[in-house]
Parts: sequence; C-alpha cells; structure tokens
Amino acid sequence: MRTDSDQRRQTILEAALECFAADGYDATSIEEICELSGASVGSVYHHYGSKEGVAAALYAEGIAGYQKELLAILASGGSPDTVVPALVRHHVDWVRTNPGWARYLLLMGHAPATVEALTAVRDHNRVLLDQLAGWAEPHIAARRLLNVSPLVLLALILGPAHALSRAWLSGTEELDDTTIASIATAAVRSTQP
Amino acid sequence: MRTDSDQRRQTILEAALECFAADGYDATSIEEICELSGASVGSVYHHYGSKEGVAAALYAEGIAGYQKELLAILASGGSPDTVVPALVRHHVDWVRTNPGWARYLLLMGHAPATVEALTAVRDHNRVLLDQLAGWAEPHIAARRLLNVSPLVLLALILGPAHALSRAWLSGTEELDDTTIASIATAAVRSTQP
Amino acid sequence: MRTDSDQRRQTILEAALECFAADGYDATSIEEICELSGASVGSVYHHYGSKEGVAAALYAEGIAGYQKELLAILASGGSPDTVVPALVRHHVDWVRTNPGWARYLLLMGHAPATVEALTAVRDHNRVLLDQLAGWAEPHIAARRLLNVSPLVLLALILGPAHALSRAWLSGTEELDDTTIASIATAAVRSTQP
Amino acid sequence: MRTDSDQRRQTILEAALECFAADGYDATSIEEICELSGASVGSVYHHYGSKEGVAAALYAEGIAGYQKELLAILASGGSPDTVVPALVRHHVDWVRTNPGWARYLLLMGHAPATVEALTAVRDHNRVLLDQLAGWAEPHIAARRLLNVSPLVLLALILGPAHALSRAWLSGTEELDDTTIASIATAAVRSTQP
DNA sequence: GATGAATGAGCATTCATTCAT
DNA sequence: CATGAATGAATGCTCATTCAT
Repeated sequence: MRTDSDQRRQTILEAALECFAADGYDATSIEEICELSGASVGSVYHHYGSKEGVAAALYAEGIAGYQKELLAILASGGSPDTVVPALVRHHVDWVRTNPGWARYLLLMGHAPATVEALTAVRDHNRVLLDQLAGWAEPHIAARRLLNVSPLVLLALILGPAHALSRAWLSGTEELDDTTIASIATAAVRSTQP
Repeated sequence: MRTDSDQRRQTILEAALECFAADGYDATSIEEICELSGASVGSVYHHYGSKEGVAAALYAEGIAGYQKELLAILASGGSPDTVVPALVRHHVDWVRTNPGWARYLLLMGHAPATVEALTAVRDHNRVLLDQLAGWAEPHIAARRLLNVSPLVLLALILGPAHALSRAWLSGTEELDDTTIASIATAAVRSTQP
Repeated sequence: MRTDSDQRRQTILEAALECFAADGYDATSIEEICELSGASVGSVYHHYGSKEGVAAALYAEGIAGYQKELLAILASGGSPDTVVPALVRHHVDWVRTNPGWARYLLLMGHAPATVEALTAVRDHNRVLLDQLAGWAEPHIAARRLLNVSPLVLLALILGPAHALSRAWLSGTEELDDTTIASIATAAVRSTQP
Repeated sequence: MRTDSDQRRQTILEAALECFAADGYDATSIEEICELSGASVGSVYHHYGSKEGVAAALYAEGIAGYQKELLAILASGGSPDTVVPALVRHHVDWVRTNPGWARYLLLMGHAPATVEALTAVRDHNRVLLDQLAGWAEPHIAARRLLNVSPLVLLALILGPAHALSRAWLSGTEELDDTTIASIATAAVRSTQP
C-alpha cells in the first residue's frame, strides 16, 4: 500500500539523479527536478524537506546499491585470488552499468554543505570497511594478504579502478575487458605480502 | 616590475583558493574573495574577467605546481624500481604539503560549467601522459614494466595514493610513513609484468 | 452534545492563540497550529474555513471575554467614584490574568487584511461605547462627569491603563498594586468636570 | 557629498513607509517597495541588508522625529501646567501631521521578529523617560506633580491621547480642537498630587 | 588600475488552500 | 468529520556582472 506516495518519491529521485549527474548539485534547480519528474515544488518539499534532503536520499540509495554487491562478494568468503579481482570487476561493471549513479557518487564533488548526506556515506563506508576487515583478517594472518589497514587495502584494490572509472566517466576513454583484466590482476599482486 | 599588479593578482588567487578549498566553487561568492583578499569587486573583474576566470587561473597554477615534480621525476630517466615509488611519494607529499590545493584540485568536484578550466586540466594531463609514455616505452619493451596504456599505468601507480589522499583530506585518517611505504611498494609490484 | 467536535474546535483555538500571541498572525502558519493542537490541516479548514476564520473566531471569543466584565460594571449603575476605578482595575486585572489574550488583542497589530475580524471588533466596541454612554449620561447631566463623548471618556479612563498594559506585556516592567491604585485614582480625577 | 547614495537611501525609506503604513510590514513585499521607489531589489539589499533592515531604519528615523519635539518641550523647563498640555498637544499634532509615520509606529503591530528594531525603540524610549524623570523630579518634590514613576507619568499624560490617536488613525473618528483641549486639561488634572 | 553602487535574473523555500480517500 | 499529499503562486534574498567615477 501507499504505492502512490512511494511512486512519487521514486519519480522525484530519478529526476534528481538525472539532473545532478548531468549538471551537478549546485547547477540543478528544484524547478528542473520538478519539470523532469512532473511533481510540483510543494510535493518535492513535502517529501524531502529541502534540496539537500533530496541529495541525501539519493546518496543513501546510491551507496546502498553500489555496496550491496561488494558486501556480497566479501561475504562469500573466497580467497584473495578470487575476491580481489571480483571486487575490481564489480566496481567497473557497476560504473558502466550505472553511469548516472557513478557520475553523481564518484565524479561530482560535494560542497561541505552536504555534510548530513556525507554522514550517511561515512556510515556506509564504515560497514564496508568492517566487512572488509573481517574478510581480510584470516588471510593476513595466513600471510596470503598484505598486512595493512582496511582503508589502505581498499585503496590498493579499488584505487586504480576508481581512477579509470573517473577517466571513463569524464570523457571518451575506453574501458575494454583487457584493461579490466590488467588492473584486476594488478590488484591481486599489489595486495600480496 | 609590475610588482604592484602582480601582487594584487596573487593576493586574489590566494584568497580564492582558500574559499574554494573550504566551501567549493559554487558556494564561494566573489564578495567573499574580495573580503578575504582586500581587493574590490571591480579589481577582481579587471584582473580575471569572471569568477570562472579566477577558477581557471587557479587551476592552471595548481596543476602546474603539482605536475612540475612529477615531470621532473619522469625526466630523470630512472628505472621503474625508483621512479614508481618516487611518483607515489611525491603525490602524497604534495597533498600533505598543499592541503588547500589538494582539496581544490582533488576533492572538490567540478560542475560541467567549468569547461574552460577543465580544458587546461586535460592539456596538462596530456603532457603528463605523454611524458609518462615516453619514459615507460623502453621499460615496457624490456619487460621491466607492465604493457598497458599510459592512462592505465598512471591509474595503477597513483590510484591508491589518490584514494588515500582523498580519505586524508576528507577526515582525520592518518597518512603515516609506513602506509606510504606500503603503497609505494605495492605500486611497484602492481606495475611489473 | 457534539462535545467531540466542540472540543476539537476549542483545541484549535487554544493552539492558535498561543501561536498568534507568541509570533503574531502573519508569522504563524496553519501547520504550526496543527502541530500544537494535534488537529490535521483539513480539520482546521473544515471548522474555520481559513486562517482568517481562525483569527476571527479568536477575536470574537477574546473580545467577548474581555468586555463581559466591563459591561457588567457599567450595568451596575454605580457612581463615577466607584465605576471608573473598577473599569481601570478590571482592565489591568484581565491583562495580567490573560496575557496570551492581551498580547493577541492589544499588542499585536492587525494588518488591514484582517478586515472581517476588525468588523467584529468594531461591533463589540460599539456596544461597549453605547453602554458607556448610557451609564454616563445622567452623571454628565448631574455635573458629576466630564462632558465629553463616550470615545473620549473611554480614552481618559482606560488610556493610561492601556499604555501600562502594553509596557508590561512588552517587557519586564512591573505592574504593582500601588501603580494600579495611582492610575485608578487619576482616572477618576481626570474625568471629573 | 555622496548625495546620490543618500538620496537613494531616502527614496527607499519613503517608499517603504508608504507601503508599511498602508499594508503593514508582513503584507509589504520588497518588490512593492522597489516599484514605488524606483530602486532595484539589489539596491535595497545593498543599502539595508534585509527587509527587517529597512524596517529598522524606518523605526529609528520615525521615533527620532516624533520624540524630537517632546524632548524639546521637556527641556524647556516649564511647569506642569504648561508642559503637560504641550506634550499632549504635540502628540496629537504629530499624529495628524504625520499619519503615515503614526500608522507605522503606533498602529501596526510588530511581530517579535522585529526585535532588533525594537531595541532602537527601547533605547529611544529610555532617553525620553530619563528626560521626563529629570524634568519631573523637582515638581514632584514641590508637590506640584503626582509622585509616580516616569513610565506611569508618561502613561497618564499620553495614554488618552494615544488611545484617541489610534481611533482617529483607524477610522473616521474626529479629533477636533475641543476634544484635544479636554484631554490636555484632563492630563494636567490626572497628574496633580 | 581601483572602487563600489546598481542591476535583475534566478533560486530555494514557504504556506494557504484544495480535495481525494 | 478527519486526513495529509498535492499544488503553485508568492517571497525574501543572493550574486555574477557592469560601469560611472
């Protein structure tokens, strides 16, 4: 039930994502979101309270969608040889499959004003890092994984993928399978003791 | 000569950097830059023509400063074993030494509106990538370096450093020397064939 | 009977009075009244038709409560020596007992938009002035009361009390019994021929 | 010098007074003030910072104009027989001569939001009450004036005039010379010991 | 070169009111 | 009678930019 209201909320978010991904948070006006979503100004404010509220809701949804698969991979309990490449591949796949989300979450900077939203991001990241730490621990103990903090580990695994994703999102750089294979393999090697 | 005028220009840029690094481009008003720099509105427009002009000049100066050392390292003609770690170390050192610049160049997103400035960035990056390609070629041929495009090579070398820099700039994450050594070593390993 | 509905109506009025007295008519939103009263927006509109309708109902109730005792004093048929001080004392007592109502009726200005409500006020005042005129007539004829119009008479009697009430409502001015005795006596003297 | 800027400031204030006096503070929009004054929105904000800033400046100017003559009368050092009626007459004269100002200062209520402006009002009133106290002291000592606090004294003297002024500003009540003479005389009597 | 008043389009947000359930 | 989502006009305010001095 309440499908009506939820539908409206979702429609607004979708329009907002499209606008934010295309023009950035600041350059997007509430009016644009309204035109694209068909909702009235009042409706947007009724549901999200403010422009920042829309951005925060978008953040929450986007991060959750992005991390869901990452968490699943970590929960699978595989060895570094399989998990690390899987994480890299998922990152790149997700970016290519969801360029709008990726543009919003990875490419657009977020003025310090968006602190509230960032809190949600930080919470999500905390969960991801904890999960990563839990997975890594035994492998580090068994000398199958470099003994570094979860944050550094994550940087080693996804940093290159992140950099290439940004390049791909920014312009016309290719992201072919050979390249992905290269950085997936490189990630495995860079995280070995 | 022209010390007066140049001084004024520099003062304005410094104020702009402080504002942009703290609040982001959009959230910074010309008036704030004026208050911080002591220049009048008219003066800013006389020297830079527009708010975007200020940002573009800042970009140019910042990128040049950042890449200067990177290019020097590449020009040194050292082997991957020495050049790759040097690049990583310089990146992190520069970020820690110039947090304002780093915040502006790395952390803040840049709305598509800032196209002119981005052009300059792309030009600079082109130079860097060309230089990198030139340095890498013989090493790739000699099987001392992974055979990937310059862009991918750069992502492998600096991607993790970039990710950690962002974390350090965002919050209170540490960036101790042990960590830097780890990612420098990891970068060497990840770029080996 | 109809206790439910009447209760709801009263609850809304009480919430509205609190809001209007604290923030003024314009600065009070329907939503605030709803939050304070527990009623829904639709309920307020069902019972009072509009924001002005709420204000008008409040006016009517407030003025009636204030004037009730004044009219009773006038109807008592006492001499100026007893009636005039009684009117002054009642005014001040009522203000001190009902600061919320007093703030709404005496302190807050009322934008010309609130015409409908003002009509009710004027009607009420007309009744009061008529009653006052009826009481005053014989005393004026007997030279026991200054021969001025009812409006002027009322101004002489309650003007000072009104001024002090405003001061008391505005800030932290005292309104002790000595003061009240002073202005009550002064009112008697100022209305003697 | 700077006549240009001052002229503009004054023009804005005049337009604002006209609007505020006619419709009240809340019902007046910045745009209306702009249309009436010929100034642009930005100009109003450049000079007064906010709508409240305009109202505050208006308050300051209005109160100063009103009290100037009152203070002069008190400074004349006359006896209660001459000073008290003079104060009453000046109040009424000022209201009749400056109905716009009077409507703004006396009739319109001011939401608590306008606190900053009220501060200025309170300061002005403090000066007036001090001056009044200074004038009254010797007369009270000589038993020529009722021994009450300055605030009460002011209420006794101007309260009735205030009440009648409000009636005159509100509607179509007359304020003929006979009436004024009556309340002037009454004021003298009500402030005698 | 410097100044700062003036401009006005644009924006986020509010809020009284309506109405389908 | 009650509810609360939806509406959209209206508003205070910001800010990049211009230009006369």
